[in-house]
Amino acid sequence: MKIIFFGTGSFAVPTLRAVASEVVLVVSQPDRPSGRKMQLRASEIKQVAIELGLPVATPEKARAPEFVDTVRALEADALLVASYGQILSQSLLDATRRGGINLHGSLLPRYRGAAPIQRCLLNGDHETGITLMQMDKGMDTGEMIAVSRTDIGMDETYGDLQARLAEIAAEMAQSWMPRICAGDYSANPQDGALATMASKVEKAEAELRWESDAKAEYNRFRAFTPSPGTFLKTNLGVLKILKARRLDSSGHPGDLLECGEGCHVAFSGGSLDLIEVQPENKRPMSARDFMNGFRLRPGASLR
RNA sequence: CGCGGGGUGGAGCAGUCUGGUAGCUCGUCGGGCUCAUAACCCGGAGGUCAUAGGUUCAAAUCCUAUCCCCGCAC
Repeated sequence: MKIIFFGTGSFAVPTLRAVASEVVLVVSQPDRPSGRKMQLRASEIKQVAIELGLPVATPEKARAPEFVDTVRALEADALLVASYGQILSQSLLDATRRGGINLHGSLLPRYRGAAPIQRCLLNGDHETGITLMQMDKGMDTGEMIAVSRTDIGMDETYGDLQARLAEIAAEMAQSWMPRICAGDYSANPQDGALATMASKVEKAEAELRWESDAKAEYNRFRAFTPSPGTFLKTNLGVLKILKARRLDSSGHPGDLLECGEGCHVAFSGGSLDLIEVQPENKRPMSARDFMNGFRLRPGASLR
């Protein structure tokens, strides 16, 4: 079995580790400047590939003819793709015996696109899963080979859920890739009428709003934690919310209801108990430290 | 050289502009009150004010350099 692995984000890491012994080349996004000093940084997958001693390619455009030739020359059985970040051209998909196999973080045809896990949390879904599919030239429109479902916990965040789905994806890859490479599998077309799109996340969407319903804002918190990280605009500056839970008290939106272990603040319909926060320019801290430092007392308004 | 904030008892902060006895909210320890408590009252311990130089009678505070942490943007 010869697999060419395409991946970039942490979602793909467990899968890469699971099939590493069959991987002849790891393809990832080029190093990009990022972080405070805009220094070049290798993708998580590239780092893991190096750790595992696997050859790595980071083409600027994977669909470039020269790169397609490189792939074809490897005479691999299949491309295994997870969280790669580039559209693969039909010519690239055709460059291996079984084409491109994708692990997608949703129950297709729902949540096609870039951010399926965040979108389903944002919508307050109770179930999701991984779909193993045969790629075609569309955006997550290929025929489905296998689906693995899982319930979403009430308090599960994007970080939690993604880690769990990543493990499920790894198990699916491990059990299905031998069959796929051998041609021993079937695929069923998606029902396009049921398709929805999960567009990528904008930073602005991660802002929690006082005037909104606490339940919806809690879903927002779960969907964008830990990345890109939810925040609240307060009269003390921008406050990142690292850990929170939902409560049902009511009050004037923005008012501090209670100073317990958490910083219990009112939203429009309900309330949230902020447990761990990070004020602007500060390091992460417990709500208790936050309230001590800013001398906050019940009745104060953060708005 | 992308923009910016910060390093003060164990924690989070004030004090720095306008040099002159180390402050606040907590935690911790001891004692008290209470049927009881994360509540309340009293008392104590704990800080070379990031580091190194400089100015000054005197530096947390002013000047210079270095190290470390963080927010935004990407």
